[in-house]
Order: sequence, then structure tokens, then C-alpha cells
Amino acid sequence: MKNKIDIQQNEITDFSDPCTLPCPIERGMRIIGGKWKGSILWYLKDGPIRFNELTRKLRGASKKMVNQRLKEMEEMDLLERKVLSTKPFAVAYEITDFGKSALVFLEQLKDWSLENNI
Amino acid sequence: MKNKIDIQQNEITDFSDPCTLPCPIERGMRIIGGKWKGSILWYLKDGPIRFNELTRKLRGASKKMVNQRLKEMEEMDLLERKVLSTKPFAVAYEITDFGKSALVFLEQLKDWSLENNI
DNA sequence: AAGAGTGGTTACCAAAAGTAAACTAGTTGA
DNA sequence: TCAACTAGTTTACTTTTGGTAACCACTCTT
Repeated sequence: MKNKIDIQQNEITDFSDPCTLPCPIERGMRIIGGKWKGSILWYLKDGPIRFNELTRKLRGASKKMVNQRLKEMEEMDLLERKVLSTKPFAVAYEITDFGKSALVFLEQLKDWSLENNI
Repeated sequence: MKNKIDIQQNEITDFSDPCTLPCPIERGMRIIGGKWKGSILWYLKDGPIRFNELTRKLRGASKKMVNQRLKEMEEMDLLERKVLSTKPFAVAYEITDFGKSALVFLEQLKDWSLENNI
């Protein structure tokens, strides 16, 4: 995870960097709000999932996309990539504690979606 | 707001249309998750705001962007555009009940951001 | 009359994001 | 040996997004 820059204390205002955005909602959205990110985290909540399985669940997303998102989310410490020493080898993606902390509000988003027929 | 298509009952799977996405989290994200949308709604929660004021608050967003987002959000019934008959004329943007219903989880997102130093 | 503020619109351009399809390389079962 | 599955990577292409800057009509202040 990138270091946060305290925008109260200095004048760095590079708005292309999510960490310098003034609004915490905006900063949060840049972490969790990307295309597919929320869904991926949601699918991971019940246990590790393997790459192809995840791609199938996220119907409509290409392999490249899924892989890109997974890499980003691993860098942000939302999930972990684990290579299983099975034969043939497999890779499982597992949610981290930080990732789990985001589930609270993803659950609310899900409820909001369903309640409002979105 | 677009009509929801019941994906349980038919086989329409146009994934470019948010409404046909299988995951409610993904559908919700397409409504509220865009760049600046969350912040705009958050700034509107304490009362109507005028265009230029909003643009100034959203430091880093261009007039064009703000206007685009406002139009989208008006179409989605998240907010209302009201022309005030003052001289010179002014425009105020006001949050709707539907918009207010999203504030619950935006608040959670804000807390999550602050708790995790995002 | 000039300058600033209101709320935008427009044109142009660059960069980012997303897509399908082919390809890799190793393993396994028929 | 061949097809299929694992987890991707690469390519080539199209689409979307976003940014700057100029412009507009109107009004108010100086």
C-alpha cells in the first residue's frame, strides 16, 4: 500500500495520485471502486478461489482484466496470491484481513443494490 | 433510472449494460462508484450546492468533468438540478431521497478510509 | 466601458482502459 | 499421441475517459 501523504501539512497536490485526494470517500473509491474489484473481493469472502474459477464467476471480464485487477489488489494488500504445490500446479487467491475490513461496506452496497432494484 | 432486467429469468447478457451484470455489488458500483460521484453526493448531503462551489470543493476535477457527472447523476435520480430565479440566475444541485439512501454506505466507506489511513 | 462571476459548451488531443484471440508451457487422462 | 486443463502473457485493436483551453451569454461591480 502506498504511503499516505498528509495533505493538511504540506502542499503536494498531485491529483492523479489517489493518496493526495482531499476527500476520504474519493480516496477509498480509488482503492475499492474500480471495475470488478468489489465483486472479486466479495467472491473471495467464503474462501480462496483459483484463477479460472474466478474468471468464470466474473462473467463478462476477460482473463487479462481479471489478472490485472488481481495484481493491483495484491499490491494494495487486499488479497494474497498463493501457489499451491499440487500437480498440476494451481494458484489460489485469498482475502487478507485488510480485504475483509472492506466487506462491511460491500455488504451494505449489495443490500442497497437489491433494495433499490439496481 | 434504467429498468432492471431480471437475469434470473432470461438470458440477456449484455455486459456493457450495468443492469445485466450478475453481481449486485458490481451493479451498485456502476451507479455510485465512478470518479467523483461519491464525493459529489457526500458534499450534497448538508444542503444544495451550486455548480461553481462544487467545482471548487472537488479540487482537481475540471468543469467539464463535474458537469458530466452531474448530468449522469441527475439521470440516475441521485440528485436534482434546480434553476434559481435569482439575478444573476443560479443553479443548485440537491440530493434526492434515492441519493440519500446511498449515504449510509458512503459513510462506511469514509470511516474505512480514515481508519486505514487511505 | 472593463473585468469578474454565473453555468456551462465545444473542439481537440493524449492517455488509459478494455476486448478478443492467439500463444506459452507444463500436466494429466484417454 | 492428442485433447484438455492449469494460469496466465502477448498482440493488435477499439473504445472510453479525461485534460486544457477557448468560447458563450448573461449580470453585476467598479
